[in-house]
Amino acid sequence: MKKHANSIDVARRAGVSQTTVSFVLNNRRDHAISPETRQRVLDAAKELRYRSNRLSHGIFRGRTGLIGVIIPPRPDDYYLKLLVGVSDECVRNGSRILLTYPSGSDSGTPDPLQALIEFRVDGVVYIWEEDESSDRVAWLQELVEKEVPCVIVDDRSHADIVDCFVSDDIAESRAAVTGLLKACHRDLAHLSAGNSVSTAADRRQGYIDAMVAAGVEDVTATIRGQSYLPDQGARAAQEILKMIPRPTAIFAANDILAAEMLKAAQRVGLNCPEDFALIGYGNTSIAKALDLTSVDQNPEEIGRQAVKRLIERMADRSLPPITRTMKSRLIERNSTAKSQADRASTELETTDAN
Amino acid sequence: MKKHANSIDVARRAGVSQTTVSFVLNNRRDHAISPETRQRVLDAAKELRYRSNRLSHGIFRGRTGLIGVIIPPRPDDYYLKLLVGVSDECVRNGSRILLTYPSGSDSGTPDPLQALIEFRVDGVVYIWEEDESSDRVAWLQELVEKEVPCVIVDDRSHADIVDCFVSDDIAESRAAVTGLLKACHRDLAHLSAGNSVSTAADRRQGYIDAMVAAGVEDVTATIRGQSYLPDQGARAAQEILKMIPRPTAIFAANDILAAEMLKAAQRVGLNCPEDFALIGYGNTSIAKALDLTSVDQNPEEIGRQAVKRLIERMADRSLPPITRTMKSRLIERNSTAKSQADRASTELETTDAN
DNA sequence: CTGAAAGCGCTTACAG
DNA sequence: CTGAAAGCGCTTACAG
Repeated sequence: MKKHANSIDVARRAGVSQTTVSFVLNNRRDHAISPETRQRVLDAAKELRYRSNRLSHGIFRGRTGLIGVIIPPRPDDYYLKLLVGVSDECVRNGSRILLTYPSGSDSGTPDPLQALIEFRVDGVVYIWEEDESSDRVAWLQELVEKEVPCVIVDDRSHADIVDCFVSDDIAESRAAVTGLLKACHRDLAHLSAGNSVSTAADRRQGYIDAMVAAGVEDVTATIRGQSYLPDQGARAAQEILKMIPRPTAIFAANDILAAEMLKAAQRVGLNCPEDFALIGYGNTSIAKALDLTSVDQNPEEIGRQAVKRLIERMADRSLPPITRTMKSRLIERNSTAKSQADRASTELETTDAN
Repeated sequence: MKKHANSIDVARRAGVSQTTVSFVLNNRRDHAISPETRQRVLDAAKELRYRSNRLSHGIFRGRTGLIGVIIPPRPDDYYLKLLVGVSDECVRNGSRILLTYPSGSDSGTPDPLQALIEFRVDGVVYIWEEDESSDRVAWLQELVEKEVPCVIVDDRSHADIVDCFVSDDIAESRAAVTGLLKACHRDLAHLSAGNSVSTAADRRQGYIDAMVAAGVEDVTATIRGQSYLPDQGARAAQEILKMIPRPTAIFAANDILAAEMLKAAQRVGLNCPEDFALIGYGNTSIAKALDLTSVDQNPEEIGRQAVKRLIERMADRSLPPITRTMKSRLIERNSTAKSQADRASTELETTDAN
């Protein structure tokens, strides 16, 4: 038995031509087909469990129904949610995801781009991350040259040539920190990831903006940390605990760093939210597990919107590149739950001297 | 300008036939090609930035280089790691991942299987999860019927028809619990997910085995919980805290449940590891964030091995189905760190009466 | 050592 | 209302 029936098999069985089969199965209006013929074809297809071969279809139509996704290999559930959003919107468009991880030319493995181009993907969702190698930029250029529609997620440094989707990290960080200030916190600190990635830099900037707006001097003295890596974060967290006066509220650049902050604090007998408020970023499963207030970037929606734009671009390649800054929002949990009234009264007492 | 050069373009440029181009580019030994011709073809290909069209290639060869992956849409980093392993091994084999999420026929969207078959994937990695709908089983049957090589991950209830890869949940749970018993814990409890999924049932079984082996009577009285859902887990955790005597060690069916256990305990002023030991499952980012001892299933390796087997099966479809139980291992962290000596001495005192 | 021709499974003008 | 034929970009016997 042949593995798959083809359109000729269906045609033979229905007693019609391959052409007719194609018209019926693709619902072509061009040439009307008599209802009986139509039904015969449909029956034959069902009997033979016929499934159109999308490779052949793709070759001819010049549209494969494959969307390439380049995704960082890091186990962060942000990416998993992003993928779900991307897939959702792809399926709605009759497409499917060809998933690839970046792996440099150095590693001896073929780069993801080669695969994406060889499979003639209709478009690419490029999820950016910090990376020393310059391969990424070269890949991007090849995509642009080959005129493969492309949208970048999580970076906007190439906004001049492709569509970019980023979160409103600066604004949302500023808002979160402003919230801490409004809740009468005086001594804040930021557990940062430095400039390792644009998201880290943006979150740091938001923190600085809010602090400056509140009239705080020498803001940078309240910032520690250069990387998202847990070990480095743990060290920076310890430094924060040694600040004088000790911060009563800490804004971390992501949930992993917030978790390190919490661990470091517990080790010296400090608890959250009793002794300090803490805000993380990403609203990952870690935030839920720790009952941690965190910024949710709504990655599913980012994924959906990115694909939506990609599809627009596939239809009209001449569209000018746009950058969209997606709205995040703060999810409040126990780590910032110490009642404002409590603190306000304490503050009043201690500020009586003023 | 044409979007992609094809093999005819290359042939023309190199002044040879399409056949020769094909032979050179596929490194065929059948017909030796003169070094000069060879070089001319290679040069022409490079100049035109030629990338073979894998769709055409796939049609003819009957091998597309596409591996279908069906994955649950849940944001658990276990899946992300599994995917990395799967991709790794695929790339090593010159294949790429076609990623799909299950979404029932009810939802109006085409089922993933249709896509996988239409794209003529060479094989399928089917990552199982609990699901009320019977679609999954129907899909599996269609795969088997169409003779699409398939391996299931995380379930072994179809071991008679396809290859299955599961973790050694029973054994590893038993070992973890035995470890708690050896550390002189007397009053244990299990925060379970009931029989909602086979993994949950297996972990529960491992707990029971260890307890029975230690001579504990009425083990089921020390088990609470029916689901991996956080809310239900939180309730079950509260029940565990009300047990008399209060457990000094708790084995949770996964990290999310362990986190709920921790939150519930903290709410009543109990701390880990001072007041009780806690073990989770999955070694997710949650375990790292909480400094939680947890069982690592090594999902990357599971993914790699599953694909390895799939490739064997692609080469020889008559292989009998096998089930492989992959080795996990306990990662010890702070949640079980209370020194054994401490407890041992306490235990000796309190058990003097015996 | 190299090429002309047939074919993979599909779609699409075109003709009847 | 329907079909024969050419074509998408590739590979593979086969012939020279």
